[in-house]
Amino acid sequence: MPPYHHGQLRTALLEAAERSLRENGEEQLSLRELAREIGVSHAAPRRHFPDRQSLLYALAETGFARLDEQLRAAVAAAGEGYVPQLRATVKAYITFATDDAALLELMFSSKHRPGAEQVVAAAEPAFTLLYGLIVRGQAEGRLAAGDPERIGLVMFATMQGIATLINTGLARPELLDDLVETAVEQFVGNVKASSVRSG
Amino acid sequence: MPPYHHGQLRTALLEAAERSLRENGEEQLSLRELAREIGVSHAAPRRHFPDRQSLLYALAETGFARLDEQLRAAVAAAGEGYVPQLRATVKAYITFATDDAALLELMFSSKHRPGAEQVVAAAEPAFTLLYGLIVRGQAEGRLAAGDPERIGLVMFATMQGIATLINTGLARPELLDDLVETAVEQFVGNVKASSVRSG
DNA sequence: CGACATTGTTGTCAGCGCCTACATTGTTGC
DNA sequence: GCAACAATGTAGGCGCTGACAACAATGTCG
Repeated sequence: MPPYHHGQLRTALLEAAERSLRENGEEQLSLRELAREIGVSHAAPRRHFPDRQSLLYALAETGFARLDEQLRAAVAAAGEGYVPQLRATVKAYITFATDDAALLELMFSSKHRPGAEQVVAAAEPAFTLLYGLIVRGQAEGRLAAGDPERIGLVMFATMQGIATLINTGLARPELLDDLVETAVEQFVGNVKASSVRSG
Repeated sequence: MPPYHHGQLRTALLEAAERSLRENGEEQLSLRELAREIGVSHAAPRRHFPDRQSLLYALAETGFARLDEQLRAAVAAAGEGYVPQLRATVKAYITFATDDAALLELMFSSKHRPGAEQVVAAAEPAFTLLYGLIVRGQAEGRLAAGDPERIGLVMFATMQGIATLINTGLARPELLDDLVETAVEQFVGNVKASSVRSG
């Protein structure tokens, strides 16, 4: 007979929720269903997440943290050169976005809801990383000059869009590397062609 | 006293649904709520849409038709030159995507579900238009050479991503023109700079 | 005009999120 | 060591939803 108190219910809920999100998407995620899987009563989750949305917020936060980790790991593994780092970052982002499509969607839809300051804060490290990459690229003459926000947004949009295309089946997953390469060439293609591929 | 038969219930449902989608998003759209607004019983919609999903499919279909219309109108209004037409298309796509964000999301999420052949078919004209624009751009030397599918996907991804950024609040709507211009320059920036802006 | 398909209505079901009341367990101050 | 209290679980219920079945009104056509 299981003990009255689960003890790790919050963690168990987050894990089950992340799996459910990956397998069935946000719409299908049900607090009562999670409770059944874990073996607690239907109202138990309420002690840890006052409503469904707050569980989703928590998922979004941990999602941003993991995204940041994976981006930094990719940069670290790519060596010193700018273009390899850029390529690795783009690929890591899109890989995250396609492996955890529903989570990423949730991360962004959560981020701009009123009262989601925690989520916004959790998103910052990853954004800071990307922003830094733009600024450095411009400083080194690899990227087009101009407002880093504007350049960065378009780069970011391209990454996000490629992920969306793969997720919606418009692009086959095997195309990932090709699309990343095309995108990177587009980013660095505006500056003089010499040495673009060397760095 | 209203007549027993509404007479235009299907149309009325689609209109109310599109408005509800725009105002409150897909999640909030309720068949019973639509029925109440229109003034029929809660089960009446079932005669026209056997379940909720089939209504969403119908919305997605008309959405693709309207997207195609608006893209063609934009191209027609842009004159003969390639770059102006490209710019107009990109802007028209993003404008549609931001004016009807929830609808666009629905259009794409519907498109890749099993059994959505009607939606896929409805999407074709708009995609054909975009594809033709790529091929023509390459033929005229305005765009980078290479597999049109690959080039087109990245372009399309960029558009889609910009729309997502604006919709999620990551980019302010006032930036639209700037972002479109940055994106277009990125597309045509890979070929020799001469005459890029003249077309 | 009568058979039949179409398009409505009413009633019911299970599942959901959210809420309240209550039970059990862990913790802390006397 | 135990009483008070906070934390965390259970049980039950509310109103909402989508889906379904049985029935009623209406339009259509032989």
